[in-house]
Amino acid sequence: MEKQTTIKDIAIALNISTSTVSRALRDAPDVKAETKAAVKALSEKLDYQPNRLALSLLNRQTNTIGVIIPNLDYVLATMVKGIDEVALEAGYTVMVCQSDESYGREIVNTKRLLDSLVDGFIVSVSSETKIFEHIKKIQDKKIPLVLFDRIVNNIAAPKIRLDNIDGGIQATEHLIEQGYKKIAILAGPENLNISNKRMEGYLQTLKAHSLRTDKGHIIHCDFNQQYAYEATKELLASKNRPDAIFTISDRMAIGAMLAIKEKGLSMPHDIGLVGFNNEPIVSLVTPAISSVEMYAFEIGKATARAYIEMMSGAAGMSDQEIIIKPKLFIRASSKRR
Amino acid sequence: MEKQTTIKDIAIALNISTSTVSRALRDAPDVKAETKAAVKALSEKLDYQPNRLALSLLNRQTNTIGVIIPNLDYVLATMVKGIDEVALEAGYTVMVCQSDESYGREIVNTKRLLDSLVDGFIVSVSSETKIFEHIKKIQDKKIPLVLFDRIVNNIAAPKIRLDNIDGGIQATEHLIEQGYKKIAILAGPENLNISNKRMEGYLQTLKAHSLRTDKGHIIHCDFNQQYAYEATKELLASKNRPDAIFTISDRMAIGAMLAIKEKGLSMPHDIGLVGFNNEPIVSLVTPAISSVEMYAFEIGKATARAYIEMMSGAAGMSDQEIIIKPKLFIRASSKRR
DNA sequence: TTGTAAGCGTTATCAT
DNA sequence: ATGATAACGCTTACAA
Repeated sequence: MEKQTTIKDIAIALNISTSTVSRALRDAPDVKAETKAAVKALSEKLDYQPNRLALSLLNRQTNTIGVIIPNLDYVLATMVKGIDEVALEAGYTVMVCQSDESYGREIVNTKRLLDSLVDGFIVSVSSETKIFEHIKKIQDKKIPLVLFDRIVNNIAAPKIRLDNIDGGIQATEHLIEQGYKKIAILAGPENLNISNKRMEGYLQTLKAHSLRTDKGHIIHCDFNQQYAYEATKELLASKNRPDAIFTISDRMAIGAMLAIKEKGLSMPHDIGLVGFNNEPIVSLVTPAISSVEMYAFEIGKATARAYIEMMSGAAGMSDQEIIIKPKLFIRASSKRR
Repeated sequence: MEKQTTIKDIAIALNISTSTVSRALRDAPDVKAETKAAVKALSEKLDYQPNRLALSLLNRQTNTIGVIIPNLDYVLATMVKGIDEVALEAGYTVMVCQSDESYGREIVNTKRLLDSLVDGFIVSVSSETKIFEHIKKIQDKKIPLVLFDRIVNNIAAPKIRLDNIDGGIQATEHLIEQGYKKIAILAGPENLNISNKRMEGYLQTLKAHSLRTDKGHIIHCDFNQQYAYEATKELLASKNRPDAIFTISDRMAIGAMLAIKEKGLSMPHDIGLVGFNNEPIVSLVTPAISSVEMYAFEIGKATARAYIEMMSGAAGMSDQEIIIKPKLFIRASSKRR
């Protein structure tokens, strides 16, 4: 890696001072046109690019956003795309660190970015994360923080998330409406907020319709197709076999679907199935799976917007919560009326 | 954002010089144990973290890798995971910029990272990219560059990629072996190297078996399910209808599958189908789709390793090419013997 | 064992 | 219209 062209190089070559070069480069009004032209010509020729490190050190800001996410699956990737789009537009650079659902890596990532690399953070915590000291540390240092999707409740920060309860309600209401009576849920890890909220919607709705809740019909398993497949197999083999399953992700719905097919049951006749996320894949399998759209791209964009507002010092941002409404897309896997 | 603790703060508080603090922090041998202890205690208390910006400016290196990728779909996300894993392990920070298959954004991203933010680049070009000046510029500046997956031929740099020709051969050989005679291909954009190589393998194999190549059976379309769906519809409606389709991505295979089902044809009986990437989804649809595994995670790891070697000045890295062998996974969509 | 000073690349302030 | 200087946070000769 060779030395890049600096202002000093230009200054020496032109036999003027670095300050003049700096001014000329930024089109200051008090530089002789002649000088300006010479500087610009040379900087062009030498392909001068300002050193952002030096700028950042001087201004104490990097114009870089640190984005910490637990993985790069469809939903998060879509959200990152949304963040990216808005942030780039606003002149920010985005630094994405993916922690692979590992609490340890999340901490490492946070620490690294905290070393003055970014001005602020946009975070979605990993499913493994139960202790939030590293997140609190960000705030202790008075560094701007926005939480999205997998938010942390007892931290005061702008939060952008889906109305997960409503998603659970929509899915469950629909299944009930279709005549299903014994609705099971494949939920995610127990400490995962988004999962619990979707389950809350499910429980509320059962209650509202005076349907009995069977403890055995509530399964916690990892956000993972394989686990969902096995959990479903057990469900289908149980005494009180459910006649519908609501899974809190599409990946899990696919796993459930495999188990259902294997058992020789038909959807939506024998058993109804509703997933969550509305990933493209759900309309590609047979039968197509009903799923709750969570508008990931929109959530991403709203998150970046909240971040930008916060940075511009907008009042009342500190614990604003933006809640996006989900929408159930009904498909063959659960439509029997 | 408040001022972070600096070495100076510690120096003043302890009434010693900044150099002593710096030395103590780095456990230099010539610092009095007493002083060392005091410095460490205080730095702990004030939660001192070295400012990486200042370090980078000083050392002229950021220990950050700029990763430029065209999108965040399954394959690239998996590769990034591989890069991440190895790079983090080796103490590098990874900065991922996704250009959304846009040539313009790829240039913007490159420019930004070039402003002294990263020590080197790991790049996979967008499908839209036909001009490579921005990539050449990286090298003009003598900044280390590694290309992966979607490589650029006439640029001398370490390249890590799949043996795409072989992938095309494996897929086509298999289809022929299964008795298919009129094999069509859904290829990607015309200027996309990976697509052309897979097609080359396809053409070679047809030739080797003295099968006629029907111009109408070679379709270029965007890397996109919808286009693939439409292209397949046309193929199936054509006079010389193919009895097998090889698509150069699984997304496209899914699109093709939809069109095939819609037409009422059965796989593998009426028509054979082979995809590429071996994404999880292919074993979830019915029939499961045969697909060429490209070992994306391995490619990612190999890429990061090549980068690290290059940085450590290993000789002969400058235009080494690492080629990963693909492997066809045969499933129901193409197995009729 | 510790301090001083210069330097990384840039800009803002204050001269000239 | 231009130059000199200090500063951002840190390390490293060199000096003491």
